[in-house]
Amino acid sequence: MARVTQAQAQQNRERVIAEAARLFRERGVQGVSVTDLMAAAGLTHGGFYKQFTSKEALIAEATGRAFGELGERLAALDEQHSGDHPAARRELLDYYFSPEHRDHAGQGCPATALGGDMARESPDSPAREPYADGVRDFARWMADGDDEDLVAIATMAGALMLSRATAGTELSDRILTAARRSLDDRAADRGQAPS
Amino acid sequence: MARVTQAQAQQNRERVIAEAARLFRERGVQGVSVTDLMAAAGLTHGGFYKQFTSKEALIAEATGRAFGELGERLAALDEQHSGDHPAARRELLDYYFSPEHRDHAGQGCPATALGGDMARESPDSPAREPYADGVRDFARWMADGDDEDLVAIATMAGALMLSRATAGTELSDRILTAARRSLDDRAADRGQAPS
DNA sequence: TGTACATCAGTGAACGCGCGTTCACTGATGTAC
DNA sequence: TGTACATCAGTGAACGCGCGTTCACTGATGTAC
Repeated sequence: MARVTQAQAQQNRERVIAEAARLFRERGVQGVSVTDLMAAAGLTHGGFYKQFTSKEALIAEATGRAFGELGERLAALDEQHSGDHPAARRELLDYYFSPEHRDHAGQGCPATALGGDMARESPDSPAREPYADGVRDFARWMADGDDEDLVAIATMAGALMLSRATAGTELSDRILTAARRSLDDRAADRGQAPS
Repeated sequence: MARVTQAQAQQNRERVIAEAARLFRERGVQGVSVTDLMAAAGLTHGGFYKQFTSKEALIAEATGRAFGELGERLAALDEQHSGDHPAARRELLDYYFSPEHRDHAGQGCPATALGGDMARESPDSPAREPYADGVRDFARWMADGDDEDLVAIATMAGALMLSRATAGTELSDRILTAARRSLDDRAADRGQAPS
């Protein structure tokens, strides 16, 4: 159980990043220790600094990874709807405002799940760049790439955060349905048919 | 420097809660220690448990306090505009989407500043009730009391959170102005004149 | 292809530190007479 | 109003614990010949 192949080491590193991308969204960056992260990847904590220079550096990598997963998901939706972007967008919203999404932050939208943490990262934190890049890409996808729909992602992130913060109340569900209806209406106003 | 008057003790307690309401919004509940809180109120950490049963209990009190401050602010706006609620609402939005508000979470909207933390509080945390109550009241004020404007507070909270998380980029400012314009347009659609 | 040895990913103990909480103590306040 | 004493808010040292990070060590892997 000492040295492993380069390929295995690379796999281990990827697994740590993937677990971090999940756990940071689920419990917050302060809610997950280096020991937790390594254990989730099936390793012990001592080897962490052979792969990453610091926890902060991993936060940046995990942020990029989480937005990478989102990007793949969005691309897959476009493909499933063979280029009918409004339809892909509607399917995203079905998921976005679902209780399933609210209750599983670990696999969900990183803009929302990491937003509160990112707001408190130091101004020069290496995680800020992948976060801002991810938000820009997401806003562009919401507007079909020509423009950015910043209001849409603000409403989405806000509704999801508030519904998580009020989970267990009737209010939580009403926030999700109200936001969903609003985004449908906005789409209709722009001449796109809602679902 | 031992026993103080009952009035002084009550004042000290209030000061701890007020500092907690500020610091939790600014740095997050995990980013502020009991020692920090007591020091901010000019006390030493040992006396904390004479006033509060646990840090968790203080989180609940501070959450209630932060929303109480918001409620007073909203009432003051209505009064300043002598009952012209749309005008009061417009003035709130001027503040809400300002760089000033983005850069000073400690005095700002608790729904946004505490949202990420509240989403990760345990389901039976005593802070969840004052938080949900505060969100409901805020949504009602945004709709002039007859109804709840859940979409408005979702857009507001989401835009503020994203703009804080992307602070230092041009994107951060664009999120604020886009959200502001959107809420003006929605108000106009409802027959209220925007500023 | 086989041998000798340097490399280095991963282990587990240890580092200093700050956390939430407890506790013996202090001494002015509050109260009983 | 004055005296005697119990109360208890606040102090500061201490508790066990987990944090991020470091380090000596291991031994299979990778490489040079």
